[in-house]
Amino acid sequence: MDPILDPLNKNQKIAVTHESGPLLVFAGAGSGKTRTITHRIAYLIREKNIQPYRILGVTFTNKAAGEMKERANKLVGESGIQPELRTFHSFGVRLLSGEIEHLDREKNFTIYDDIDQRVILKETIKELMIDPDRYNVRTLAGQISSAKDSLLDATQYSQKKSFKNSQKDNEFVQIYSLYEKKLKENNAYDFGDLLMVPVKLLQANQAVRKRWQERYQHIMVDEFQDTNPAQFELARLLSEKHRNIVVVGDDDQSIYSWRGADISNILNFEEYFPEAKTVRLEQNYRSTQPILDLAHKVISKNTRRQEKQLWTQQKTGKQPEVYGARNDYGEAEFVLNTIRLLEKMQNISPGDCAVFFRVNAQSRVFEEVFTRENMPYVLISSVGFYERKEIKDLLAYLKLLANPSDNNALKRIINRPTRGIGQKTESCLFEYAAEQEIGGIEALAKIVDSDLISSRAAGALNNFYNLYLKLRETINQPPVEIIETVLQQTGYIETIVEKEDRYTAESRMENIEELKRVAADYGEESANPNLIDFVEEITLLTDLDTQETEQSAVNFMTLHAAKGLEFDVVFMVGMEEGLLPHRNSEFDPERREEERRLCYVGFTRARERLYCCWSRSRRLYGNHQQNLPSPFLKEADLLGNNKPISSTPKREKIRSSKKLLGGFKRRSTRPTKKPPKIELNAGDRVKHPKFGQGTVKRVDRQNSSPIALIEFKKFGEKRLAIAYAELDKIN
DNA sequence: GGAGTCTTGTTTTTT
DNA sequence: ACAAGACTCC
Repeated sequence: MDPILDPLNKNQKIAVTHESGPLLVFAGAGSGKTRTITHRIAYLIREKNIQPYRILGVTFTNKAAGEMKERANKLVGESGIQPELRTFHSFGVRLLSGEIEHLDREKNFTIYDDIDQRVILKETIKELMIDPDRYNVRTLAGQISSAKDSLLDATQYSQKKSFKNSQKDNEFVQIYSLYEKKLKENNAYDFGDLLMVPVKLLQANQAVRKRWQERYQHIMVDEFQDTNPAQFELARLLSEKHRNIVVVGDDDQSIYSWRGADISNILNFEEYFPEAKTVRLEQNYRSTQPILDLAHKVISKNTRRQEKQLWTQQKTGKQPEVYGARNDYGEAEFVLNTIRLLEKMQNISPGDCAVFFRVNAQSRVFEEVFTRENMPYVLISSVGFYERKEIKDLLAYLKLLANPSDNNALKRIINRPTRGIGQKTESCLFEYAAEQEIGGIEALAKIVDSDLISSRAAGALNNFYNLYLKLRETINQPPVEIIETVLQQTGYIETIVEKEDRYTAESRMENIEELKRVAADYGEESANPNLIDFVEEITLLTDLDTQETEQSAVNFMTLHAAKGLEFDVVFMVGMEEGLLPHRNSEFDPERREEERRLCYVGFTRARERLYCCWSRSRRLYGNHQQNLPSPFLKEADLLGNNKPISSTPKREKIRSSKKLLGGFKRRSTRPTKKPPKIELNAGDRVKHPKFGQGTVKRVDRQNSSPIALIEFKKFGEKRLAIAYAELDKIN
């Protein structure tokens, strides 16, 4: 019995044992893609005696990289040296720090995320005295990222895009180059740089190129259909010497073109690697045949694809169903009722069910309905944790400690929590730094002794400088402890409690706890825990990497977030013309095909049951819309000719269930402002965050939102809306 | 520095 | 509809 080869089917085996040269693996949904990659790694190490560190596997997410590591380890056994399994970006970081001597950065460079990028761009525009109204910072940031993803410099990019008027072209080049200069001054790279700079370096420097090309005898790229030009070029350059590159992907699941991914990379792979062999993995181990058939009906309408057809041994199964709802609430209620029914009749747990949206905004109604009906759910979302204010603040402290040149971090926290360093003082400091051509921290040390600022400002700055020095002393401690010290020394928590309302404060504190937990985990897992690595790791981490689906809660997510996951029961909701396919793809056939792929990704997540829902009317972004069913439903033969639109199960009146399934959890929340309702009556004693203790004199319920007249000990009588005031009952 | 008001932009967001 | 940011005023 061979644990590496025996569990594989014929084509998987071909891919795993492929000797040398480029190989393109078309791995359909659920065809055992990860298994193939990990078994190949194990095969190379065990059978071909390849040194693990000479194998490079690149993925897109930390989650995927982690999963591969784990599964490969199981097969090979945890020997000391591991194969290199990384995300593209973390590989980029590794290469950059290894070759830092060839670059104009210090080894402890900071990585700027999208938000940092926007902050820098705002500054840039201001400095160039360009009217900010002429640019949307988001768009601009997107353009710069997209230029970097395509390995184009400012001029090339603006020519290609042809902004039509040369003034804008000029300005764009100006903005771009000042932005680049600022990154350098801050000793920082942005996400785009993590791919582009390694490519440029490999192209320009023969010795470096040789070193890295020599190193990797075998390279594997996961989700190849989503590579952008920079990623493609990086993979190509690295594999140039040994030419052992195996790319695995599925053109039908290419859904990130708007992020620069180029489906041609996989479709035209043989053009770039003429000697490439191709293998197709078409046996599916996930879904039933009816689901696969449905998915195929839809995806086969695409023109830009490689024909392949998934099949499974699971020939029988439930037919997918459609439900046309009257409105968005009806849609959510249908989903909820169906889940209840499945739970009761089929013993299916809500945790095995998932609801997929096209846009995040769709989740709202579902959250409302599920909360009201006590059905537990988790919103799996990718925006959140690392973008939250308190997390960004704490990270800024860490970034500054790791890289004192990071003025961006310094600006963020210099007066947070507030410590009397106002705008005036701040700009004074940074103007001085610019004049002297020194970093912000250095300027800080010097300006206190100059006569450029008032004594009060100098005092405040001096205090901050001392704080900084004190924190500096901790930089060799484990990151958790650094965070702890930062919290203590800055009084961060106290400020939150004092300044924010109770619910926001609570949520912020939970987030801080979560960050500490991440730091503690890092401390335990890393061989050599240190601040710089921790900051790097955490900037490259996203919510999607850490969030887990939940046992007893229905999973809500966008179709993009669903890629790579699978569920027993899938609800595709909002299957309407204009939503899926999204209206922005209306006149663009290529984008329309991507919408179809998105639909395909959704369908193929389902193991056993698939429900497609649409709604004749819905409210989105504040206006009512009337909708037609998605053309994809027609393509799937799910719309009968003139049959009534609704199908089983019948819509039933929602009964409030007594059973509380462990309460509902909403994990990916921003701090919520809405307090839970409390009941107040005359005579109750209450506490208010600002006004302190008081007694309720009377309650006026004539309004839609009841008003309480409260006599506060220190502030006298106040009329407060119960629903909005942060009131706590006390005894 | 904070509170209140106005403006803007809402597809998806692997890093 | 609704939230985040910018802007304004004390």
